[in-house]
Amino acid sequence: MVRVRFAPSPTGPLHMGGVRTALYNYLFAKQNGGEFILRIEDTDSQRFVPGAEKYIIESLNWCGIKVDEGVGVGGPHAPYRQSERKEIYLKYAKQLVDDGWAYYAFDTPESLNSLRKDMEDKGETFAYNYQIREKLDTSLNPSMDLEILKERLEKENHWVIRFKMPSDRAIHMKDLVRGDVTAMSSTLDDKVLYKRIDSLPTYHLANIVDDHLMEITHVIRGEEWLPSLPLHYMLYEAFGWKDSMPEFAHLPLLLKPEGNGKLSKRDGDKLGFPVFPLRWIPEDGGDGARGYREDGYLPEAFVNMLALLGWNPGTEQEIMTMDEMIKLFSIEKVNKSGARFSPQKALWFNEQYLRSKSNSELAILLKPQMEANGVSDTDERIEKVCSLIKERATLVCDLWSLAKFYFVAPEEYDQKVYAKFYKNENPENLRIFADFIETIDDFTTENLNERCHAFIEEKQWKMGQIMNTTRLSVVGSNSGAAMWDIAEFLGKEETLKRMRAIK
RNA sequence: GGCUCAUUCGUCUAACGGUUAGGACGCAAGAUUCUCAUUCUUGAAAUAAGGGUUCGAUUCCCCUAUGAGCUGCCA
Repeated sequence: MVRVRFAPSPTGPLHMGGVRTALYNYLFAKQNGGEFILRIEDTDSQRFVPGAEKYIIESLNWCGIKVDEGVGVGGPHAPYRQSERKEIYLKYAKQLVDDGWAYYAFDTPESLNSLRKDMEDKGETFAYNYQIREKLDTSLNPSMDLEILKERLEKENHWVIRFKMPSDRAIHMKDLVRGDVTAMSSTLDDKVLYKRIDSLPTYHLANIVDDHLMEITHVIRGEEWLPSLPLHYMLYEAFGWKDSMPEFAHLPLLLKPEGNGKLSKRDGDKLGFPVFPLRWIPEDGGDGARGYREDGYLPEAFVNMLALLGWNPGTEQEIMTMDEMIKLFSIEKVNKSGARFSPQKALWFNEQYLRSKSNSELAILLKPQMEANGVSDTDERIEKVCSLIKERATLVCDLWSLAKFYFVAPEEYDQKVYAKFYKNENPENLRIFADFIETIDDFTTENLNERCHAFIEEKQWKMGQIMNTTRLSVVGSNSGAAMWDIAEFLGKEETLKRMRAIK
């Protein structure tokens, strides 16, 4: 049974890179008939942000990523919040110490910082590793006898447990995306596994212990974790869990649309597009951020766009439903290099999905916007409008601005269009045209088209001139569906009223 | 700086070692049209550089360059 987990840290809203990681995990799990587990890694009490966990769950929900087991759902391995599992980890950390794979360290953050700075000033690189651990304030220091150690462990509250990284191992790893990767343990340092100060493990310990306990079979996560993989391999070995170790896949990063570096939470508002699935409103009143949902994106489009950033099915198909993606996904086809996110392409995806919606589906999206503007009409008429505007909309929120003139007469007229088409004879011609239209009783698109064409020809008017003038009077600008479709929808009375209202 | 990973049109990407290096977004031109769109047609646009291996390299190897990630008692 394939079991994957998405394990975000509740340090703020989940950004789109995180959503993509969750998506790939989900696609992989579902393709293999497996389970998708949501675990919250809240082992950093300093960076905890209230509301973030709720936001993560709501985001997954909006994207159509269903959690089989985990926070918010429960399951046989509960609890799924690491802060609620804190008792578990010390035992495992101590086991590592007993087996000689880890040791206690009493250095204060301040002393380490100054040590680090001293070495850097001398042009050397500081690494907490096999070369210095016995010289520092650790249980490995020859001057630390067992009695003192015991006493200090009891009395002091700032010690940590560090992993004793071997000095001379070649660690061979396998990554489903990258193939074989090798690292020398001598270049690695002794990571902190457990912190006495808040009785919490660090990511590395909690992650390995929980993945083991929760019987995770595949770890699919961002490339930023690749440098930690050797440590994780060593931890599995140290615990004696190598046989049941999960497979790993490290996903390429999402890069900024322009400039350097990975897409970060800060980029969005600066560059003019959202980086979050949902709008984020911090509970403590800090700065909020835009979201794709509120900006008018459909979740199917958002998810489809994200899926193709770093993966493709190997065919030319780009538009895919979640079910199709589940069928087509393969981790071997995930790309190795980072993908620049393109806001343009995101818009294109949304357009495609908007156009594939039926008129009644679009009406459901349009209605709340109409209500917010104090306008109502029958379902049939709203659907008719949707059929006329759907080819013109990119975002859900475009619907109202495109639909407005079908329900409300223009209050002002686009001055640029006015200037472009204005001729002295226009007011008079428009009046004559209106009078003619008044004589037409069969007010249908076809009939209007036929009769008016004939009339314009007879008058020897220029088609573009009179039609655009009419359009300006009825619509207020030079956009919208075919003129007679609009007239048919508005009806004779309203059409004439608008034609005669313009000055 | 050190370690690790990567590199095909501007961007996302396709191509058993043999293709006129394909598609999509965007861009440009044209067609259609009463406008704006849509749609359709066409076009410009790439294998980072240099060495190998090979009859033949985008594909395998080396090196250089460039980019990215990590280098916390963050995840």
